[in-house]
Amino acid sequence: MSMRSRSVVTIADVARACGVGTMTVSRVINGKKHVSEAMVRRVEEAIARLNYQPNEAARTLKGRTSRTLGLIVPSLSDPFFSQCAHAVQQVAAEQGYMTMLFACEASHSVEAEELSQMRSRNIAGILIVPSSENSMEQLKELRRSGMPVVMMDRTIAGIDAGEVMVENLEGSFRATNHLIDHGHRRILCVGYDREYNSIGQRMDGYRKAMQTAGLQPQYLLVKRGVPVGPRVVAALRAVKPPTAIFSLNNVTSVAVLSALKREKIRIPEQVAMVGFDDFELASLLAVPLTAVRQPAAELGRQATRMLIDSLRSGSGNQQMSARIVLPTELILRQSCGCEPLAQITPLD
Amino acid sequence: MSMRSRSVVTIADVARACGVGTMTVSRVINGKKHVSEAMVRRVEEAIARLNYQPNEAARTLKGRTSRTLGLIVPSLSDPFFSQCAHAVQQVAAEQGYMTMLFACEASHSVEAEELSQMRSRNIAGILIVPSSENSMEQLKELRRSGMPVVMMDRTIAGIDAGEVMVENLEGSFRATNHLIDHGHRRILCVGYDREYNSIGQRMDGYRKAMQTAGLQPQYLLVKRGVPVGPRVVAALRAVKPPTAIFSLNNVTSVAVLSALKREKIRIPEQVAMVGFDDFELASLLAVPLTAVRQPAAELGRQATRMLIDSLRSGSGNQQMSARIVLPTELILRQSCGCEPLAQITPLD
DNA sequence: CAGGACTGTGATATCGTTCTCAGAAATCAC
DNA sequence: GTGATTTCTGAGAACGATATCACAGTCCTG
Repeated sequence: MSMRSRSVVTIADVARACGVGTMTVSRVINGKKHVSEAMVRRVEEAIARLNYQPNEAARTLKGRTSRTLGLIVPSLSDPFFSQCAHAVQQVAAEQGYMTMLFACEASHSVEAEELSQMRSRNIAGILIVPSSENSMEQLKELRRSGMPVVMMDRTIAGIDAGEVMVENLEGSFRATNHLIDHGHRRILCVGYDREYNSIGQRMDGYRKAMQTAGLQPQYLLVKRGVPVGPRVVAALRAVKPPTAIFSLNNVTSVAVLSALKREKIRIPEQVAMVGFDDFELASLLAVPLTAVRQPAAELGRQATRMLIDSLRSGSGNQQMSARIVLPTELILRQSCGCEPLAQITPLD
Repeated sequence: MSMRSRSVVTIADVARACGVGTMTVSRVINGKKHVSEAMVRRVEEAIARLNYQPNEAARTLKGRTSRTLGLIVPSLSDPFFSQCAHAVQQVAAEQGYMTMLFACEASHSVEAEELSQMRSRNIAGILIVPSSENSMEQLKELRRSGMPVVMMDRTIAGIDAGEVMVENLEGSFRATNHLIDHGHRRILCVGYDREYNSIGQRMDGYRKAMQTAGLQPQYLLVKRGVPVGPRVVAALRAVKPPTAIFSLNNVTSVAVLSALKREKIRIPEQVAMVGFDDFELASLLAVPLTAVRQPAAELGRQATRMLIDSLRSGSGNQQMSARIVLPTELILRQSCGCEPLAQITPLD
């Protein structure tokens, strides 16, 4: 009846086929010593012939590492995260690890749920772009129980985990200075209110540049979900409107561009603009956007290496305090009013 | 020494805490019958108090379903796939399934590797946007061994699996007709050469429209990796150049737009354009792109439901022959030369 | 050549859960 | 009241892999 026949080949089948014990086969699979050359070949031949694949659930249960990393990002639609995720998967695969990728879509409850799944799934280690301070408890607890964790792009205070960040402050500082150097005095900083610390760092960079130049910082911060476009338009209609906008991230940049287009406000003539976080299509927009480029792939790679290193070095709690900060790059395009320096890069 | 203390709570701990056997706890966890009301409460209280979480590896090993779906997409950077993946994860989570997401980045060997991992990981079922005919063997074999499979967006011949597709032919037919209706006679069809059947269907739709109008189809097909932009530019410099371009997908659309921009060829004045596959920023481009929108999220949702249904109905081999085809929508913007019908949608 | 160290191999216990079966108590049928 | 069913419960055997231990041999080393 049920075609659910146990057609799966087990280690015992292989052992039987070779006329040896299961331990010998196990040793061959794991590349351990104490197996004769001839035996290795014999077993490998049988494995290939029977198309045997070790049952991961059994291996995991027995206590060995699950060879699986958990990767939690806020969203997959943001190219920054998808690039990052791709890099993680690539490096992990090279090192023999699988990746379980989760997108919590900025939902705290989803993130908590996913984190709680991590333990029951015997995940070897966690790479996370934390969405909310709320998940702190879950993460702390996992960390306490010895789970290696590396935070990417953002950090949560009070968690002793690896960190791979970008130079948010420096990037914002440079971007803001660029606007100042081009004569702008009233620069509006637009973004989501301190959702996480990297946004705070970007705000700090902006503020530092403004104050250094003796200018008054000016913020338009909203909660995520509140339409920011109309607010910006309103700000531009005020007396003494800002002559430039510094957008704290990708999502707000697009929202602002969309609103400005709708209202037929010209960039950079009526208002100049620089955004934090570059994206592929930025150069093909109606007004190519000057933006701070983050090394998304590099961030993913470094974070994964850090995690795997700490996995390899036993339950290396000490190693986890590592911290890497990657540089950013200001990509000049037309939205800030100065001619682009570089040629348009072909997207082919 | 090693902080790797077995701090993990097992079902035996819970049982001991309640003074019952493990089977009783197991029954409570799985919501089975034959447990008294009072006992259920007692056990649930203990589970909560001890923060017990069942070990998935053990459950999986014992033969129960792993409650995990494998999702294989060609790439995460393509918004079509990331939207689709997101929808899959959402529906799966609602139904109590986890998702293992893999991006094979169009590499056949990676795809094969990932497929082979599926079995050893006791994946319950597979959702795949197949990249290559090469993976056919792997997939066929999995299918033979009773693994439920649903193919999304593309199909591979000779595999008896569920299919969720979009109306490629109809969408292309309509898009091409739109150009024809606006007076275009020489329309160039640009894309990657028949990589998979959905591209073939799009080409068929284009051809059907052209032939119906008594026009000569004209193709510019390259292999993935070959820069298509310069070829298009060259084609436009020929005598009797095409007056419109129909791009078979997202990636070629962007490549073409980029090349046209580089060469300062104006759209739609010098050449009109329609692309298959819409994307978020299409409306903010220098020339907002008219495109065939595919219901990416709906595709993911339907596919996931189909897979889970077949999982629930036992090893329902019959059910797997199901096939769903979703409609597309032509989004009119300026690149095709006619005014956009709709207002610009706010991106906030 | 005796004692130690290393190599090659297999029996057996074990990981945490669920399945099978069996027993005890309660309920029902007549 | 006796037998049959149903409810509630637990002991023990899996699931498939690996760690541990045990036991031959083999190779040194003095």
